[in-house]
Amino acid sequence: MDPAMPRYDRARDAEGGRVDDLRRRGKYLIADLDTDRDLILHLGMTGILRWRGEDGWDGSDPYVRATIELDDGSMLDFRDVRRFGTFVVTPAGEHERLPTLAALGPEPLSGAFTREGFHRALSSTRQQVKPFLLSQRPVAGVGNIYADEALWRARIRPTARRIGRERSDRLWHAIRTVLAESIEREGTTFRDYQMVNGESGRNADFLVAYGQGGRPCPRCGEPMRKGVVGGRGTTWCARCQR
DNA sequence: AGCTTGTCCTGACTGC
DNA sequence: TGCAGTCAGGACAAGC
Repeated sequence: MDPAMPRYDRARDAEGGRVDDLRRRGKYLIADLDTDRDLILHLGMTGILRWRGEDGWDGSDPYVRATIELDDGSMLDFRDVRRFGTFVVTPAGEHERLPTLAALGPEPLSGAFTREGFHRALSSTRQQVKPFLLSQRPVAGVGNIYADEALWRARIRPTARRIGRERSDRLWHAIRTVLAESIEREGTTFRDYQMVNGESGRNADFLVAYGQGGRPCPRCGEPMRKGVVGGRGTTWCARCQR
């Protein structure tokens, strides 16, 4: 760790710890350390984990914020250009008490994400549907790209505040489809995202909403509209998303 | 209490 | 060509 980077200071508390178990919850990576601590990592927008393998990456890069040594002696670098990523270290087993993780919705591709529960969540707020999705409360892991894609697929306007059961079920299904397809294609590389081996995800070529402002809607031909919803760039079809 | 707006951060892009 | 200004957004803080 570079001590001159206060944003990542907490990672110091993980030094010397060995990873016993590693899992994912929403956009968070959670490692159980043998030093009776949990290490929670969020990649933020531009964060990636990059392995020093045989593909030319050697970790010499001004944006490497932390490095993890693996059992076989190889190195895993955390590269984060815009410093939106975060490290948090808690006592063992207490990561669930972090406010964000405690309020995190169910895993979208698990049985815990039900149509009923999702509809109940959507009915519990008068927020616009897109910012509500981005809050991670109704379901975990949906960011700006997949929110636009799922709302397009479900034919729901991002600014809608009241979602009936039929539309809620459509959105439930759209979220699962959009995420499953992107995972199948190993993620969306718009600019920064890379896998540990430096390769790009292949989902960007399949986006129909995010970043497609001005292009014809693949469903109805209307030019896709670009605007701001909840302070975030948003693209949708004003004709077939109601 | 619930919702909305502002902030962080830095490279890429736009326009003069 | 150079440079200022703007944009991108995940999560959280602050404000209404």
